Amino acid sequence: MTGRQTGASAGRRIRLDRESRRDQILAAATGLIARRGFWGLTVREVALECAITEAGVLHHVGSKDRLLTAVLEYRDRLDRHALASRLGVDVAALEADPAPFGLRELCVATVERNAAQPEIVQLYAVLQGEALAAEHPAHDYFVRRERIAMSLFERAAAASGVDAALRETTARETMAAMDGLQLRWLTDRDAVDFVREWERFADRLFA
Amino acid sequence: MTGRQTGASAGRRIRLDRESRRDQILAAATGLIARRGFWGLTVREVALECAITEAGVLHHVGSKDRLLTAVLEYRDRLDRHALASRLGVDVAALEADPAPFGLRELCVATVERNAAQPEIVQLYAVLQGEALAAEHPAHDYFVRRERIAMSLFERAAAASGVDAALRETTARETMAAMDGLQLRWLTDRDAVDFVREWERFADRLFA
DNA sequence: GTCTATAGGACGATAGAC
DNA sequence: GTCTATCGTCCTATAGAC
Repeated sequence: MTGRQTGASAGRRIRLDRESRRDQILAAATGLIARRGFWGLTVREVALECAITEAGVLHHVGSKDRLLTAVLEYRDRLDRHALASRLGVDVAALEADPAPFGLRELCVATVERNAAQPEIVQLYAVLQGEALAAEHPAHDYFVRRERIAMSLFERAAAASGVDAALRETTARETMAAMDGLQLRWLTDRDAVDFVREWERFADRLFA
Repeated sequence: MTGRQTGASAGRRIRLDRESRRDQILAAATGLIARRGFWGLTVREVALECAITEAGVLHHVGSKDRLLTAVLEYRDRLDRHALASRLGVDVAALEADPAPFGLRELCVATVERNAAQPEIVQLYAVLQGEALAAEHPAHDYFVRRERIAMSLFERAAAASGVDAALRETTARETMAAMDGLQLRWLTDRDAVDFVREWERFADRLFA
């Protein structure tokens, strides 16, 4: 249960109950989008899971499109913190150049974080597919995300001593390997030990 | 224009106009699903592209669900032939054990075939994401497809002399690498030369 | 902040005429 | 084989009461 607090003592950084209902909506939407995609999502389903009406949901997020945006922003914030934490650095360090971590460290941190939250990984896998089309409301987000990830992996490659001319390819190949293995894992979670298989794969890649 | 033919001379192997309308519907659906996914697809859009009514579309394919099944079966048939042809073998050879082709050959054939048909690749990428959920009408299809592909790559690995204990992992890693790179390519087709990047990646993988 | 009510469409599917 | 007409349902979103 979220603690109650009156308006007087509430700074910008304190979560009130108003925010907690919103968070509940975002959490419900996260799970539903992971299973049905954005085109398959209905506001009604979100409302049902939160035990309020459709009008209630729309009051908090504005529209179905803005709900998607809110979910992605929310996850981004959490995931950046989780990644930085696993790397043992500050969040700001994720943008530093040169990166204070190598390619292998970055991969391990990413894989371990993802292995711990299959639902979120599936959310991104489903949306990444849907958002390939330019008309999708999350298309621009995923183009941006790709650029940011490439930059991150290129800087990590640099920190690992990868030759400048090979950094882009190396970053892309590394991301491809992780994403591809991830997809295999999502398809049959029991058959694939994601972390273990990644370790083998990494040994081959970084030999 | 498809040639016309009367019923009398029509064996099972000859396409009539009735079939060509169906093919037109499947072609339209293929493009639309590639862009919007199955949940985003509407029968109305298919009808518009074929310049007939919704009732007309449903007359040919039965229902929206069966339309998806028909599209996937249709593509499967074409793609197996395209792959076998590039490998210089008969379609039946794709199931042979041991495979009459190695892992590297299989990869090159697959990548070159896929590079030539981005729309189809995107169709599978979008559906693969959507179909992760068990309720999706193509879920079972993709589970089956994964098993068939694994078997194919494992047999090719065997033909390449990969140790029996490593074949499963090798197959999975290889498929992961191709799929992952493919996704990068689909996200920004101009920035990634799929065939070229794959060659570099393969050199690293098969070193 | 949550509700009821409802607008205003779009949806998949079927029946039956031609 | 394609049409028109229609059913019943679902959809997002808004207006306004409480």
